[in-house]
Amino acid sequence: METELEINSAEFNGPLNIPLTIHSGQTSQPAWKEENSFFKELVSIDGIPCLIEVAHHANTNTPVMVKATSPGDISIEEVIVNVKDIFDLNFDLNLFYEFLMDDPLLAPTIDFCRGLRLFKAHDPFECIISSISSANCSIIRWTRSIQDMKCKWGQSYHFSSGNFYTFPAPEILAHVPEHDLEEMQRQEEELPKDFLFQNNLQACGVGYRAKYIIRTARAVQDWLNLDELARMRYDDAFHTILDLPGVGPKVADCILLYGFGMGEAFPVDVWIKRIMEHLYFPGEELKPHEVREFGRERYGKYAGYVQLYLFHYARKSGLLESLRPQK
DNA sequence: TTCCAGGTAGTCG
DNA sequence: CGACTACCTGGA
Repeated sequence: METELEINSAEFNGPLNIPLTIHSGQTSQPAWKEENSFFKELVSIDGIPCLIEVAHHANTNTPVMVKATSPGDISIEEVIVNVKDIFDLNFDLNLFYEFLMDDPLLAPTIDFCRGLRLFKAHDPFECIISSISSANCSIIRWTRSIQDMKCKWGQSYHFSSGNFYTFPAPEILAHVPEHDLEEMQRQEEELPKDFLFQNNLQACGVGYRAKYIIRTARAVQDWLNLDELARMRYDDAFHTILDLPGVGPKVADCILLYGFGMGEAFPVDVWIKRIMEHLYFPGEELKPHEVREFGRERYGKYAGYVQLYLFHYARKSGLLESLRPQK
């Protein structure tokens, strides 16, 4: 199956900036591969692999161009539903901007972020592992780790624009060696002294998070049903996934926001904490959980989008740099 | 070369 | 509960 289609701008509400969305560092997944103005990724639709390619002129009324290629049969409607979901096209950005305009502290974010949307996970399990890998870690580092896991243990599919990999299923990651030593101990025969062990999680650069990733994969096999999680109320879902190793409040909110589209989530990292203190509590210091409660109370169902907009605004406006503690 | 960023888990009060 | 620190790795 190979098809090309368009999503007309009348079919989604408000502006759209796909490159900005893809490169904004959301922990749903690494940035998609970019090649002659198309962004490409292999997604699974009803279990069938499908290469999706999208292109769009930012914040114009031109349609989103979509190409889909699959060894199986996938309907145009299914492709459209998936693209709309991943780029959150059903979310009414104009309405959100009206909300931002009502708060003088938030209104300035609009000009820096026009068309920025949630970049939602096409694979919720990948989002869980991405979010765990992102804790205490730079964007470059965790995205590289996720790519490594896909190359080592994902299923490979060849397309004219290259090889693409699925993210490995929980059953696979649950049984991967944690580090060099464990990989070595599993070897049957003698190996040369200079043999490089690379088929283990720590070789992906995840450091001490390797054991969290393996134990989380086992939890998803054993007791955490992701379909049930998706149907839970936000608060129940939050407390449920706090039981996953490597998942604290910040990572839990990233998972629920980017992986499951729960807009009430308000992930508080050190930067959002500094930004919120600067804007709403100048001269004061708050606990991270106080910032989270304040954000959820004040922004409600828009909390996740506000977090996204505040962070990007602060980065682009130079506010972030000015909030960096100097020694 | 050392130093440091950055959330969570674990420990101690 | 709150406060404090170790944890890996890559980049400055």
